[in-house]
Amino acid sequence: MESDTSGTRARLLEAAGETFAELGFRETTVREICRRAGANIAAVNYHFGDKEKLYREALTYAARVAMEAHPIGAGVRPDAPAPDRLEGFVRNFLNRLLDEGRPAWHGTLIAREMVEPTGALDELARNYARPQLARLREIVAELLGPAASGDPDLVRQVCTSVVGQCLFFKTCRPMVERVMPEQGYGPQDRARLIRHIAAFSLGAIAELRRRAKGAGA
Amino acid sequence: MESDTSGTRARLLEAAGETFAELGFRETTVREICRRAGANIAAVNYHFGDKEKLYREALTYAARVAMEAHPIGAGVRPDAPAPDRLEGFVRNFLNRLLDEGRPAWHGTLIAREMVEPTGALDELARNYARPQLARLREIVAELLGPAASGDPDLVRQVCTSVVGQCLFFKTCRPMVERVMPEQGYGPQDRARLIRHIAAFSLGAIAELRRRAKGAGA
DNA sequence: CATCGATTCAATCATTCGTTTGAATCGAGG
DNA sequence: CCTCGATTCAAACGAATGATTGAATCGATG
Repeated sequence: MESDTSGTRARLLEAAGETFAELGFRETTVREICRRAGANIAAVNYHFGDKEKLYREALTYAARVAMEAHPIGAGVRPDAPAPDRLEGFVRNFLNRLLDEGRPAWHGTLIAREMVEPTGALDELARNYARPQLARLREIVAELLGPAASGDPDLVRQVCTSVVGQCLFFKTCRPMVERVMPEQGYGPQDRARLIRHIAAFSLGAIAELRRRAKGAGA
Repeated sequence: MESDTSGTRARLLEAAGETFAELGFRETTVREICRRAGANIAAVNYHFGDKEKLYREALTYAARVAMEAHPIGAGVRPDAPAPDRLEGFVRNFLNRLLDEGRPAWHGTLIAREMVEPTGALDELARNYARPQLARLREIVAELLGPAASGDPDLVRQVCTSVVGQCLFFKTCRPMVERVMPEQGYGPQDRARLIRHIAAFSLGAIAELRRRAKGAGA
């Protein structure tokens, strides 16, 4: 019963996520949300209490849907070689961020909250970012092998390099389109992007491993 | 005379940049800016016309100061080896973004505009991002050597990898602090970060070059 | 049909914000 | 001292917004 949506409530959640993603929290008005949802202005307060509670619900809903659409480890067997698991991670991560499927606004909403936290970020960190980082840490640690034990910070730094490459295309898309108009965002472009980020990162990791072995010997 | 500031005008520009960086455009009120500047509410309209014109001036001012504090190619001789020039690029780029010196808000303001463009982004792309990208492209092309000619998109993709690694720490700082509390933002942390990003990227490029040679032979 | 809780609706309130206005003040030049 | 343009100031305006209210409507139950 807790996820029971009265129809209006569900439409409000959809309209809210879409509008918040498009305009940001402050710029979005409850009137616009209700207009898109075909609901009365008072519906927000009746179903969610106030604008901020609606925003929080939309955000966690977005994170949940994105994770259900592209679960951690999806498309790769758990016992696959580490390089394949890394490419799988990049693929799922980018798909979660860039997907423009039915609820198209999930990635944007989450990216926006990361840059401009509103208090709902803590829950997002706990239930959304932390599990993904844990998965990536495990893959990177295996890839680095002995090099990982020599430098306790290395795994984390490599993780930031991988995640940073992915997030760039989401958070800086307006700038990318202006400065690199030749960079597309279609399906083939995304597939190419995934291959590049995986290859780039795997190459770097291989080199780090090589150097650590040379230095540690 | 064009940069003549009447005292009040200069204080408004500072206060505006600080407040816009802290709260974003919409959340920032003209009243708060004037309060911090010790100016009357009408001062914004008198000196800048309206709130948006003030924002645009603060943004371009921020970009100019950041570029003056850390010019392109600063700290590296023009004829230095390409790896040194890459590390110099990363250093200057990160310093521009993360500097918390006197006008502490420049990086934040620019990062915010990249994620959430307001119409002032076009000028920022032209006068701020484009020159930096041109510099990076040149360095990366030299590092890739023959591998660059085999794939016309490779230089751009590598550039996004380098820039993405840097920007991550700025745009996603709130999330980083929650999910990786062990990641610091002090001077030594930044120096370490610069070394890592440069080493990671140089390792990846070396590997890409190796593979291209193997495939192209 | 009558009842009652859940939901929807139009109308409005109180607040906040960007902007404007017209008078007051300042400061240099005659 | 007077003048005049530039600047500052207190006050207020009009528009937009989040929230609230109380009546109307709906839908299941007896």
